[in-house]
Amino acid sequence: MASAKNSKLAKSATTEVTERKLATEGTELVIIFRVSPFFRGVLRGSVFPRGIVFMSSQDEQLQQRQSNLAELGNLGIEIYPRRFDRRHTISQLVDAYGLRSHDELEAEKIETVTSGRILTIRSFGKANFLVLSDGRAKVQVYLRQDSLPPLDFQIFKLLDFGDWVGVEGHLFRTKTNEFTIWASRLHFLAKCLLPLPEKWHGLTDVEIRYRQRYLDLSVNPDSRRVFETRSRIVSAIREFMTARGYLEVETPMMQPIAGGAIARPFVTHHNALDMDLYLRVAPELYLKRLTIGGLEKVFEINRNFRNEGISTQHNPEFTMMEFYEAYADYHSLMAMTEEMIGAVARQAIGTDEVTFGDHQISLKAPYRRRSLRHAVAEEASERLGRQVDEKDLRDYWTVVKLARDLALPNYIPPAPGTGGAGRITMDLLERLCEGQLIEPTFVYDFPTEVSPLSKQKPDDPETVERFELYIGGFEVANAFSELNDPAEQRRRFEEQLKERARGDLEAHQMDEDYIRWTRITSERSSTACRRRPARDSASIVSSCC
RNA sequence: GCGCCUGUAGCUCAGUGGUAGAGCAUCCGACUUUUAAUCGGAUGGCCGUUGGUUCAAUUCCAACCAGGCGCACCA
Repeated sequence: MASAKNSKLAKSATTEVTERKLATEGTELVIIFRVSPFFRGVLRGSVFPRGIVFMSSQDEQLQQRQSNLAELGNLGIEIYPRRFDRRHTISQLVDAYGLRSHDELEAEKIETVTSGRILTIRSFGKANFLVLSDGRAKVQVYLRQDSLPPLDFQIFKLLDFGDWVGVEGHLFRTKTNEFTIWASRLHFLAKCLLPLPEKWHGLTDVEIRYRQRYLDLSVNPDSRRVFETRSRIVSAIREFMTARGYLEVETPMMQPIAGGAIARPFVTHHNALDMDLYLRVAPELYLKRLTIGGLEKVFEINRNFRNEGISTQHNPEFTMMEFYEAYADYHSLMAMTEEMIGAVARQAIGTDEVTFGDHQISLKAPYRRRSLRHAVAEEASERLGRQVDEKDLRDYWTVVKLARDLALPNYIPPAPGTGGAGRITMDLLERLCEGQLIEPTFVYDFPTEVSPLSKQKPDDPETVERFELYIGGFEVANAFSELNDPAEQRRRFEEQLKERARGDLEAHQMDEDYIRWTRITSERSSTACRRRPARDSASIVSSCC
């Protein structure tokens, strides 16, 4: 509350201050200043002590709602009630009785006690309608002055859009056939002090929807469905893995070396140890250590952090599932992955036929399989109208020429010495093919150059046993047979170090500990597969969280 | 990092070289079955910030700030 002293200061500071008095409850007086530009600048510069009340229109709405709350208190009711026992949720009411006819409801006179947030108030003096929502379903409430205790009707008159209330009454249908609760009691549960987004346009600003989830959840039922679907997907993946003997583990998120993926990390600092640590870009190397130690099948569902671009497709902190299995190779992984995705879809949304954008996609196994070089050569041949051979993709200068012929917008191939044929082939996959891989497709056999932790094919050292799964034009999984030759692993890390030295901040760092463990286990074999439930699976069925 | 776009009432948006308008929201009044209820009245704006041109700028120009989109990076 503004003190008299502050008022004086304000007046002497500007000639344009106008005052308006707004009586609130009791004896308090709020002074609202409508201020000149100069005065506002003074406010910002904190010349005045705190306590000056500057009111915008939104503040006035807050004031109004606070005043209504105070009035409710004056009625002698508890304005922050502790408990409300419902007989039904609104969803339960709608599910159980929402299709009953007018006559059925009249005959049954079903009594209910329920609660929800007020979405609309339509007032006709002595007859009034509320629409309440529990976030999933809505129901209309009919409040007649002569059907309610006088106190409850007074409560009604102090309600605002967004408040939470409890209602007792029986179910019926109005003249216009709307499923409605005829209220015999109205209970105040909680005040909404700030106005919710307006009802007609609703909350459509994507920016606000993501930054203020509570608002989105309050007014957009689809927002809740995304959360529910995501939760079911994660549960289904967990059940699928556990049922097959995989052990769920959690490995370090703060790592001295951010390894396991080609990505730029976030840096943080541990005070007691006085050392910088990286937020992990992948759990890979730690999961692999567990496999090496003898846990033959492990998985982890958790966050990873990548210090890169942000968009609807890229979240700096995203969830992914990663699993490792001894004695298996990447062919076993393809079979398991296609089985898992179909099973998870059936369990989470009840079908493995999904609509994604303009496409109908079947998630039922088996999925299409294409080697990477085959996929690129095929697409390039089609675009250029001439035969491109897979072996053209193994020579730097040939593939550079190919990339130039394709005239890809904004694409500059890496200069000699900063990336070879393998790197460019990967780029071509992403730019030529990725968006067209709508039907679930395994793209397999990757260039060794871009896969520092994968095992080479027995007859082809330029190629590793690795695949990526694409669905709906997005990469949803990446997997490979693990490299377990310590000498070769050291050579690969050294290659990565050279790339770092050339300025590639994403190239892998040397991880001596990892090599040491590889030595211990050089007679074993393991396999990694990754997929990302948070973004990709959710995006198959709806959108991301 | 580069390019494009936007900034006017709480929200969604009109508009003009002579300091502003609508609908919704809010407040007051009427109304005992409404569906964005309706009707009558009222409140609410440094027209993003700073500077320039001008007798006069919310409007024209410039810079800046904030936000968005696209590209690049990336999953």
